[in-house]
Amino acid sequence: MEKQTITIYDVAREASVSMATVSRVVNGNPNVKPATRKKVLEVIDRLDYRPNAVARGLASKKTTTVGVIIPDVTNIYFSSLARGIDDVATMYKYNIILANSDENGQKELQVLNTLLTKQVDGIIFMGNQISTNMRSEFARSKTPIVLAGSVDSDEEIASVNIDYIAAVEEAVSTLIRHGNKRVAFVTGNMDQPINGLYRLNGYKKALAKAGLPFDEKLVFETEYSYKAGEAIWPEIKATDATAAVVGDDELAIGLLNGAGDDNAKFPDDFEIITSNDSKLTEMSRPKMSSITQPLYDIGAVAMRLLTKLMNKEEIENQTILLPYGIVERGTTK
Amino acid sequence: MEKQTITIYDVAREASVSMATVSRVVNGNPNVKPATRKKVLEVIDRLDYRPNAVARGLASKKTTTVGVIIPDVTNIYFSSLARGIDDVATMYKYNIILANSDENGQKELQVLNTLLTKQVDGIIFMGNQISTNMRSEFARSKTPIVLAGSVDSDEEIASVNIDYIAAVEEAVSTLIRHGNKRVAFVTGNMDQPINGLYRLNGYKKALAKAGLPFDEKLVFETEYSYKAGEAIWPEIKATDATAAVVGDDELAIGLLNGAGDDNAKFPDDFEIITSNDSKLTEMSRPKMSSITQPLYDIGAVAMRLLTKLMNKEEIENQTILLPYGIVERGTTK
DNA sequence: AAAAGGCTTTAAAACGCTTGCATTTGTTTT
DNA sequence: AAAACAAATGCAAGCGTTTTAAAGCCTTTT
Repeated sequence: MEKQTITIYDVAREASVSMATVSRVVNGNPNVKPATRKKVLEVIDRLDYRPNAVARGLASKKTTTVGVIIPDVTNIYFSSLARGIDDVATMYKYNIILANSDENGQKELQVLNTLLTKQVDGIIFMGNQISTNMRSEFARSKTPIVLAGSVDSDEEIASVNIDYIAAVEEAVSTLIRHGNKRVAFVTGNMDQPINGLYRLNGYKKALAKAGLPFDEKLVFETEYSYKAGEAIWPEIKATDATAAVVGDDELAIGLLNGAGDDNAKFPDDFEIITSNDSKLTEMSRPKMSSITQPLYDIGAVAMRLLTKLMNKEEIENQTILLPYGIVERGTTK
Repeated sequence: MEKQTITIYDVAREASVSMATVSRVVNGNPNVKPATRKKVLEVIDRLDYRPNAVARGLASKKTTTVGVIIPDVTNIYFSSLARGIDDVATMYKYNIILANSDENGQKELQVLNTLLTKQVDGIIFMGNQISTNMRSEFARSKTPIVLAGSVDSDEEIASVNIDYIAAVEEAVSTLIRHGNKRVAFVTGNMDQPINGLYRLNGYKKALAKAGLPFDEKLVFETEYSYKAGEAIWPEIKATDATAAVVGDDELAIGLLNGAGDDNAKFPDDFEIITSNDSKLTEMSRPKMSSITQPLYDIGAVAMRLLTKLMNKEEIENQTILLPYGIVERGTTK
């Protein structure tokens, strides 16, 4: 009643060749006479042999699996990236170990360690706060890492993003051009560089360019969730803001619906531009105007970059910015 | 410039004990004198030793990773399950290899094979069409498998779901009770047992119970997507249906918005009950009435069940049905 | 104080594969 | 036909752990 697994040794015996030869044909090594290859292949087929990837990993020191640290799969922004990652991973014969971190430094560290323990060949990290702990772990391990849709303000780590500063600046400028003098900026944790540094800078730049004053009171920091969006509407309403740029789509829909349920009319009473152009933006009524970004591609390109890193290829530029845009739909005039 | 990894052997040498002893302390084996344990632990800490999970896997024939086959992470229904899966996997010290299949039999088979090759300890499968190929692979491999939110009409494979028949029956009955004589049934691929068998049966049962005739024309088969929902509204409108039960939330929102954009008023002109109660249902306006099901828990319970299977524990009932309900929100009277 | 046991600890054999090097076989040259 | 060289194949040493059987080391017993 044992596992009774078929090993490379069995194949070798049945085909009367050495393990090395079997290994070669399995790995597509060209140094095998066609006839032998055929013979071996037949035995493999007959015995239904499946190479053991674990043993392979131990011998070759390559696991062909990469770790993916994601804040929450349930968030459409991240899952869109994840899809891109998985697709190109598959394309390059890698598998993905997916681990949710909730952007919790503790969990991130924990997860990173077990990933390293599992000898992943590379890591894709999503999450906008890179603690010094993480940073030093990254540095210590020789495992290649790339950030996807996540910013490293030091630009030490390879990453793929859009130009958040420019994108937000353009979004805010659009709103200002529409006649809004008071534009709210609502996003997540401002301790995260993507918010407190990049997006906020874009916001300020647009204001400055239009000669408008920066007002602390128009900056709203909350969490990326639908509920948070609904909850923050009253606060925004209490100001004289007539428009908002929002850092997350779920948050934006929450805000939109919160306002709508409060009888605000879009885009006449209020305008919104959200940030991620996930499929949610087309599901709301009115549909949401948004900064567009190629979510799937960000994941895909990140993974592609990682393959190069794992392959020790020379990289020209490891801080990649993909193109963004602005689509105006129902929440802007 | 080499990898310069620290192995169990280094630790053993430094602590002047054997590898076996180090292995024991690492694995929490109680047969180690406290003094030795302490000594070893100190060395481990000093050398910053990290056990190599691959070598461990080879020696122990356990990888502490499970494979998760998912149609598409980007679909909120499945990602909700995935989150539940990952959380309890983590709880039990397992990692997840996540692979998208697009419910494509070819890819599923392919993925299943690489998962098996990687020696996963178990598999969670999401997908509603279990081809005979898959079924035989499942049977052949000794690797435990459980279906999450996916039905096996033969009940051969362990699974966790809700009672789709009863749920749909209740949903349709609710609509009938509201005065609808003509209720449309719109869902995905009818070749999938969950649709063509379970849900359809529930639909028919409700009709029969109310003495209403079953009309082929009120059954709409399409795909699970927002676009498909928008696209199918005209067809539904062309019938005399005044309500619909929909098999997927994205599809339902598409339908809702398609109808809304066509000036249909909910719930007066038309009623909808959707099936998954994902967070999308609260994002639409009006909010969608829905069958409720504990998505996260389905994943969580499936993973828990899998741990038992992997642990060779005796299972009382391997076809688990979790409770469902009906919430009436804005799309029903 | 020798015999019995119970803990600890060690030695070494797996685990299933890759890979550098040696060897054999086959093909050209001369 | 021998010498050279190239192509195929085989050998065997790892890869870093776990694990079983055996050996040591202490206490207890008697």
